[in-house]
Amino acid sequence: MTVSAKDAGLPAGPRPPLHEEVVGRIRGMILGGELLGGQRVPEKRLCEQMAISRTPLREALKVLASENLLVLLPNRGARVAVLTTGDVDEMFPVMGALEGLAGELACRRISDIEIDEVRALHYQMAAHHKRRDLGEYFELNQRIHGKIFEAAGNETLGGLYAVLAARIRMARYQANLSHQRWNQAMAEHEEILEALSGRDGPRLARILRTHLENTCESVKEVIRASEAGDSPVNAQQETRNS
Amino acid sequence: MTVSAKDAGLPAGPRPPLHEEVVGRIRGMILGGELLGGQRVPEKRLCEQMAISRTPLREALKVLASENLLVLLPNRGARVAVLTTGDVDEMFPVMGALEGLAGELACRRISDIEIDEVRALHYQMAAHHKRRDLGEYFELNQRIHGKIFEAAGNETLGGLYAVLAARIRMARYQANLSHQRWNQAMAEHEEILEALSGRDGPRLARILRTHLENTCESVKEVIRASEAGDSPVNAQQETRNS
DNA sequence: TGATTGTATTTTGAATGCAAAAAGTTATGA
DNA sequence: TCATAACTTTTTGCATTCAAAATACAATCA
Repeated sequence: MTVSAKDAGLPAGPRPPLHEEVVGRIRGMILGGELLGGQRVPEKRLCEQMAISRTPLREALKVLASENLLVLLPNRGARVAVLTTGDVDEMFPVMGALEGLAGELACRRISDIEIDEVRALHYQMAAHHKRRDLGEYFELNQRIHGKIFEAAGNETLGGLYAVLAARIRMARYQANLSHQRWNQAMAEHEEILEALSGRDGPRLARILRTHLENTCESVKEVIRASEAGDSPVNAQQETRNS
Repeated sequence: MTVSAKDAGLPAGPRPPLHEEVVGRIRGMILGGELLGGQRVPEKRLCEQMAISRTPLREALKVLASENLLVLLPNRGARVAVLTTGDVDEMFPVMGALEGLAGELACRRISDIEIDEVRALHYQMAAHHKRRDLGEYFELNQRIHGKIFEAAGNETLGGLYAVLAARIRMARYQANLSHQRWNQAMAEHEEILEALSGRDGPRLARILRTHLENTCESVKEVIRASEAGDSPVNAQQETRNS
């Protein structure tokens, strides 16, 4: 073997392309509410913030635009996409189809260990729900749905889901969940866990669909509020037209 | 009005970004069989071929990679993605879910005029089938499925479909359709038209699903053949590892 | 005052330049 | 002959540069 000793410790490998890391970071900023819907994304600022040149940044912007997280306006830069109720109306049936499929596939292939993992996440989530910790609740909620897709063992499906889920998550920062809806969602999750434990594919698909429809309504509610202008933190634009 | 006469004629508008055009062109080259699965895509050659610099080209490559049409290997360039039977096994259930949804939505919203358009395309396709013109048949086939998604009136759905359909279409150049399957597919299309004309959503969804399952099998057949090495035109790699 | 035109500044789109990594080639030695 | 090593060429990743477009600002005139 011709490898020298120094690179034996950490495989290190060829370090990942810069643009990929940038895609991840900006996506995180959008999903984390650091960049709000409608906001402009000036290249210069991000460049110095991340200490990189414009080339990899611009490559990242193109990718994020293809994921519909950004909108690129020719010669006038990028803006964080704004989610309308119309978008949500479109996205949820699609999510329903994807989740339904994921549920059925997952029930066929999930292992006992994986079910236990979901169960663990579920009870953690329930605990956060009880003490009204919305942030942690969301986090666990995402991870549970992610686990279901993981168990489905279909990367194509998982990839599409990830892109759609990211888009929907943008709505989170347009406003927050009502308490009533939150309780209902938690109850629905009880059923999700049951169906998964019993490996009842059709039932899981049905519940996921219902869960999603309800989520859809609540997200739209929230967007409608922010569109009406009575949003709390919401920037929603930065367009200085009037 | 302050506009001068010279730009009154053609709206012209701000010409679209270069990278977008490049994305379209390369995608066309892949879907058109000009670039085959596994082949390397050297930046330099494409640059001079399209008479552009590397910057917009590289932006385009990133986008195409996010669509899974290309695979980017750090420091060793881009390759056209290769479709395996495993990929197809993954993609078809997803397509099934998307087409099923599209069929149901389309049946709810399609206008009489649109049905007539589909019918027209259908009979054109049937004519090409009768005279065994596979290329034109494929073209029309795509347009019919595209019409159904268009009629569904859900851009999110349509976008995901377009990306998946493009990936699957790559298999076309790994080999061709068997005559038997071709006849069967045509018969299935008769049923598709019937269900759509009758606006029978559930039936359309069911037929689309069956149609797709059969297509899946035939595509896998074809890939298996090319993987076995007995493919006709197929390059499939250019990796010079023995 | 207010609208409009002309000018300076910023920001974007795309090309070029440069260093690092990979691939290819030749030379050397068992 | 084959394998390895040294060197050359090519290709890639990223920074920088330059031109065009858009924006911000100021001056002019009704």
